[in-house]
Amino acid sequence: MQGGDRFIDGYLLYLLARASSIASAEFHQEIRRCGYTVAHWRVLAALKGIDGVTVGDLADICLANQPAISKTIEKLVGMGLVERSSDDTDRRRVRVCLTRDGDAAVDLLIAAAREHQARLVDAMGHDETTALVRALTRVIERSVAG
Amino acid sequence: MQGGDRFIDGYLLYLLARASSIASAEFHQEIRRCGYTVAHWRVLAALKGIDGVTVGDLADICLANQPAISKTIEKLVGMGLVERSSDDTDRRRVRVCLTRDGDAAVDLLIAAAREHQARLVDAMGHDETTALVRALTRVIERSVAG
DNA sequence: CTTATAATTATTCCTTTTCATACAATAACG
DNA sequence: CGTTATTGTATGAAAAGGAATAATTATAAG
Repeated sequence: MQGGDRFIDGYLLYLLARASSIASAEFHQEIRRCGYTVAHWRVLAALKGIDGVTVGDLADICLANQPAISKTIEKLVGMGLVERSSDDTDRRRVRVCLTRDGDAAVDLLIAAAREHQARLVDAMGHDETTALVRALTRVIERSVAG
Repeated sequence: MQGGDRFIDGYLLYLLARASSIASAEFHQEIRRCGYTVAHWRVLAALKGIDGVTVGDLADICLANQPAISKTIEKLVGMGLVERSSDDTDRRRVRVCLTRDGDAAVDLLIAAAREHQARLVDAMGHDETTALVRALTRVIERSVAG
C-alpha cells in the first residue's frame, strides 16, 4: 500500500488499532448480515450469563460512552432482546438483562463468534495465540496502571 | 468490574479491541486537547513524509471508509492543513498532501505520540513490546490471508 | 469508435455517536 | 435533619459515521 518509512508503521497504537480492525472486520460483517449492529452485539455479548449489568458498567465493557449505551439499550428493548429493571438498593441504577429471546439470539451470535475465533486461532497457531493474549493482557494492565 | 466466566473474557477480538481502546484513550484525549479529532490525527499522520496519498488509500490506512475520509479531508482543507490536487495520470484520483501548516501541526502531534509511546514501552518492557509487535503483525497477516 | 464495465471520489440520506446538560438518587457534612 | 456534592442515567442538539448512489474518468470488448 506504500513503501517508505512512514511514521505510522512504527507506531504501536496504530498497529494495535489496525490489528483489531482487520481481525474484526469479517465477523462484524457477519453480525450485520444477521441484522444486528456491532453495538448491539457488544451489549448482548456483555450481558450473556450475567443476571444484571448497570448502564455504566456496560459502557465500560462495551468500549463506548454512557449515552451511546443508553440509546443502544433502548433499541434492544424495542427489539425485545433486553429488559431494564431498577436496582432496589440504589434506585439510580438501571439493571439490564437479556430476555428469553435475547438470550437465544446472543447464543447464535456467540456460536458464530466461537467458530470465527477457532478459524483465526487455527490460522495463527496455538503458541502464537497464547503469546498474543499474554501481550494484550499486559498492554491493558500497563495502560490502566500508567 | 465483574467476576464470573463471561464469554467476552475469553474472546480474542474483544481482548484486541479492549487493548486498543484502553491503550489509545489517553493519547486520544491529548489529541482532543490540541483541538483535533482522532480522524484528523489519523489522516495527518498518514500523510506525514509522503508526497501525495489518494483518498482510497487514506481510507485503508486510517481504518475508515471512503466517504468518511472525503469528509475529514474537506475539514482539514478548511483548516488549511491539507490540500487536494488531481492526479495527472488518472484524473479520477485525488492526491492529498500536507500543507506547510499541516506539516508543522503533525510534527507536534507526532512528537507527542512518540513521547506517549515511549512511556508505554517503558511500562511494558522492551521484550514484551517486541512480543506484542510480533503477535499483532501475525494477526494482521493471518486475518488478511484468511 | 462505440458501448459496456470497472474504478475513484463526492454527495445524499439516514443512523449513530458525542458533548453538554438535566434530572433523580445517594452520600457527605455541617 | 437540611444543605451541598457526587453519582448514575436519560435526553437533546450537533457532529460524525455508514450505506447507497451519483458523477466522472479509465479500461476493455466488440
